[in-house]
Amino acid sequence: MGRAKIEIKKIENPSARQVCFSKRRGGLIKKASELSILCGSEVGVIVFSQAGKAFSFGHPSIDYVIDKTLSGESSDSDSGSAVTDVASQKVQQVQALQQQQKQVTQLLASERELQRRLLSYPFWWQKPVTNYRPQELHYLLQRLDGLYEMLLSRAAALQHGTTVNTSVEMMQNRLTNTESGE
Amino acid sequence: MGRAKIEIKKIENPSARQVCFSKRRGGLIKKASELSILCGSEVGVIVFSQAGKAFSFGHPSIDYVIDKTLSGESSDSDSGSAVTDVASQKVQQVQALQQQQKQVTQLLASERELQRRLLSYPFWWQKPVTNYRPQELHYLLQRLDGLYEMLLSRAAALQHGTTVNTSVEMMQNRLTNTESGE
DNA sequence: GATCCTATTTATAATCA
DNA sequence: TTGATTATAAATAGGAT
Repeated sequence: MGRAKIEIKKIENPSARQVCFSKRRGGLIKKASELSILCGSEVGVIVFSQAGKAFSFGHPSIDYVIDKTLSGESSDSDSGSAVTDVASQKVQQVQALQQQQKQVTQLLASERELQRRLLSYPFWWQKPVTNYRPQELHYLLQRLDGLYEMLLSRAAALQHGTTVNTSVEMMQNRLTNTESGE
Repeated sequence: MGRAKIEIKKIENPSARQVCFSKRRGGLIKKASELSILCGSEVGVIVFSQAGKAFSFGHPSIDYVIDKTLSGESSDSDSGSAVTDVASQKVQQVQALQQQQKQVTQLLASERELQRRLLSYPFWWQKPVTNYRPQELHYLLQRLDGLYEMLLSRAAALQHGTTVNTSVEMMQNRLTNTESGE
């Protein structure tokens, strides 16, 4: 798309590379914006310059897109469903594991949200607590408490030997029995 | 860029919108890929279809870009450092909290990595465990075990009343004393 | 839903300001 | 460096499969 056709490979000349970066970054974000508007879809773009500066675009927001990605929506719930006999026996185990994953992921999302909130105030910790509105502090503390409560209950469940451990153990047994084959 | 010029506004016709989404999604990701190659820069793109399915591109990986974004590079480590007296007393507390945050965040990152790994095999859980190479299973199990061990020790530390709780309590006290303001 | 086909619109490489 | 200019390469709207 220029006077001359170019190969898609790293531009060696640093200054030419910088110019290209700047132009294409703008183009990429414009495209992302158009896609989100035309199709009403959720889109996130993040670009880091060589200097480490971040540029981003997000609809409805970059945070929203990141969180949704981390919560792992993906996988269509059906398609090649010709499950073998052995496989079907494993489904429940794995689903239990997936459930675990999801729970921990949610915990993480919660934590991340708090962290973001904290980071959104540069040097917030250098200010006396009294500078914050009580509601703001309440919010932060509640998030923190909730997080640790979740960690506690999660750990307690594990100590009492739940399906999690069972699943893991079963998989480990299976693994041992199969160890010999490649 | 087509037979006719179009306005950048939401496409009302659902099927036309779907077609546009599919085409532009591909274009956007191609552009992102080119940018990362041409300029050797770190780029991440995530798009959700209306059906909730996620499409992404990342260099060196989408996880890398997301993690880098969440770690929030920005803020220079010093600037307005005229800390008040009360504030300086709070610094240690808050720093302890930040440490906590960091630990939990690392835990999350670990979890996320495992989850991604699992999701990278479509319907992996529908296959008999024996279809996987022992090393692969070992890897997954180790990740899982590590995660829960971290959760356990974290919870144990909390139950024994550590600086975490202390910090929280101190902040809560401070909060109570300030409740009347604002 | 993806893919193939153009006619057009856009993005942008090279150049100059 | 940061912006225009402009000739060309690319992306893509509309339509058909």
